[in-house]
Amino acid sequence: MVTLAEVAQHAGVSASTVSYVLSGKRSISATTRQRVEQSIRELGYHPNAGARALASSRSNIIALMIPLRTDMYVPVMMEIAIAVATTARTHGYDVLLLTGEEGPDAVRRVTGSGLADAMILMDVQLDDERLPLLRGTDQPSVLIGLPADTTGLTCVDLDFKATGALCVEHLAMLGHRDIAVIGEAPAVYERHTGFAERTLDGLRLRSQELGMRLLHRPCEGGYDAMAVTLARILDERAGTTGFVVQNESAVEPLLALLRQQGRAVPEDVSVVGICPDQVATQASVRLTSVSIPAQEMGRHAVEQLVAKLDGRGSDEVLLIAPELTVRASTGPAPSAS
Amino acid sequence: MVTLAEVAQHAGVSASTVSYVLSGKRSISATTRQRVEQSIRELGYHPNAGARALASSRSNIIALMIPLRTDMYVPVMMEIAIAVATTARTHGYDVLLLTGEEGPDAVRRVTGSGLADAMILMDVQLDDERLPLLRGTDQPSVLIGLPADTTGLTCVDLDFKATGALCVEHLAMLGHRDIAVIGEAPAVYERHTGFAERTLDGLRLRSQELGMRLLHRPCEGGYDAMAVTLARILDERAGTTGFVVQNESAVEPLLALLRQQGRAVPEDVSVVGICPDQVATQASVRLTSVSIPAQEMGRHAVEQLVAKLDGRGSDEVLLIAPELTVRASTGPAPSAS
DNA sequence: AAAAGCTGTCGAAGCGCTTCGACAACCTAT
DNA sequence: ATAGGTTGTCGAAGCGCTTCGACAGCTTTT
Repeated sequence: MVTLAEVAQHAGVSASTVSYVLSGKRSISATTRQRVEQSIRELGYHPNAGARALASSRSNIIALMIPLRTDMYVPVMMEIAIAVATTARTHGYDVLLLTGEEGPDAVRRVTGSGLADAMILMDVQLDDERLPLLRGTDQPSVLIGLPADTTGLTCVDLDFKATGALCVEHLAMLGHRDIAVIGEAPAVYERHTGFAERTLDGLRLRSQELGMRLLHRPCEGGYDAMAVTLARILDERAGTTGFVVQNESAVEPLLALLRQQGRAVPEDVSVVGICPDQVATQASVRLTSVSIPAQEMGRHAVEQLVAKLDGRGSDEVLLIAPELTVRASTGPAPSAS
Repeated sequence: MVTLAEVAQHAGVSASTVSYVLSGKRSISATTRQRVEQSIRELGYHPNAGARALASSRSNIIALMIPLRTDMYVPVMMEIAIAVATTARTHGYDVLLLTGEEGPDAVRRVTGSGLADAMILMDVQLDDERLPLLRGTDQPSVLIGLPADTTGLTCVDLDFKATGALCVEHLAMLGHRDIAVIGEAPAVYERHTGFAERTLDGLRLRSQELGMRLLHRPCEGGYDAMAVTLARILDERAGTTGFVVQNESAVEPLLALLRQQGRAVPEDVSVVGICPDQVATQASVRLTSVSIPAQEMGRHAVEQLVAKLDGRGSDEVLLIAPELTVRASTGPAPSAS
């Protein structure tokens, strides 16, 4: 294994000079720099991460806590994780993958051991038990998702309340009056996941403002669960002509069931999705949808974190404005045509 | 920040004693141990990861390289990643998440810097450019997936050849003679991804042995692509009664299209999936399938790696035997009924 | 021409831990 | 009782790097 000292010797300079060439923290003459860089290349030198971390108290690692459960939005999680990893690399950081399994202990462990310089938390509950720890440490962190109380925290998320409102507005504009929301699995609401509740808030508020009738039903996803849910919705409100779906794995089943029942999309009923673009475009009817900007969220989270680590940046809540893309699944309400 | 020395002082012992209590590498009297553990708890001590790595040349980190692209099997990747992370934790390791982006350089970087003690590579190509590097280092590694030449490597994967054979056998047993395979996206075959080609080998070989006719068509997935692919298959072999699908995002479209064309599943045609159980059970027809044992693969990979790091373990190829679960999408061939 | 300021380099200290050899203190066998 | 083991603890060295202060050799200002 090649060390700093060996590079220094090879280049005929002191170890500290090599270090300064590497970090750029002091000016180095062009000739020396070149000689050192040459030696580094020739010897195939890689700085030792542990030694570096010890001496500088900086690990250059960002911890990413992803949810353990895979009951929702797996592709979105993955996309965020990948965006985090690649963005982090462009800033010279690596990413440590933590699962929610350890819970708050993981935060303690990582903070205490200096394993990571900062952390990103996904799948934040409205009243997340990890939050007090984050507030109590000076280690920078960013949440992807929004807890109930954001004081002293930095958060990045899609503006789900506006998303809900946007979906309602789109359907309202098309003349729909009776709307049903196919939500996430009941468990998601039970554990008070922010995005689900905020979406619902937005949906409810805006539909009330616009004088529409809204029915919300959680749904496990999958064909069978969707069949039950749909039957109950139509039983209760036969005149429902607009659907908002916030559950990837309910999209295709819903479309299939509607087709099967002879309800044409978008002629008889309109469907708006809240899902990644990939799901929307690969569905059997190209879905009008508000996309989940997974990449953007991951990228922003890292950039916020890097800014904090550099002493810039501050505690802010960044809500990404939703964008609704009209595709083939929404059209004028039958009564309005 | 609490250090080893502070704990030692608090407990009235030397630093090395505390270290030995922590590592268990030398015997310590019960009373001393208790005193030290008490101090550790009282002071809230966490060993510094960098210092530990430097002194012991062990980072207790396993690097996991996941593919950058998200054109296939995202949930499977995620499930593997989570299984790797949780299993690693039970053995005292953390997981560093690398994307394929950096390519071979990532291997060099991690190996050279001592950032990780070992690595797990996913999405291995038959002739992967990272393999020479792995062979040339003494850092343990495990591949999830199978390259063309496995000498000097440790691999874990589903036995996709047997999987292909198993699918064919199941359909053969039911009397099907004309089979079509809906494969992964063309790009997957073009970059010679092992599992896709091996599945195909298994399918071809066994169908030939059983005197069946096999048609293989790559498919991008999604409704539109599937529609085109299906039309071409039925055009070429109108008598096709059995389908094998190895593309998650083609499953539901295929079922929808068949239904639409008045072909009943499983009465007229049978469909076998090669996909995670979740996909199989959530489809509109509960799918007979060979499941992808994502968790098992991740777990095995870590356990192999830990064994190697402990000086046990060896270079082996572990092929997990496929298991076919019969559900509602396969039945006797029409002509055979 | 002396004082003051840059620039580029070096030496040394030290980050917090592991680990090796040393060695008291005690316990067995002869 | 003495040699030979054990057991439990300690001190010190050192892992490879960063960083601070020092300073030689210049250049600029007075």
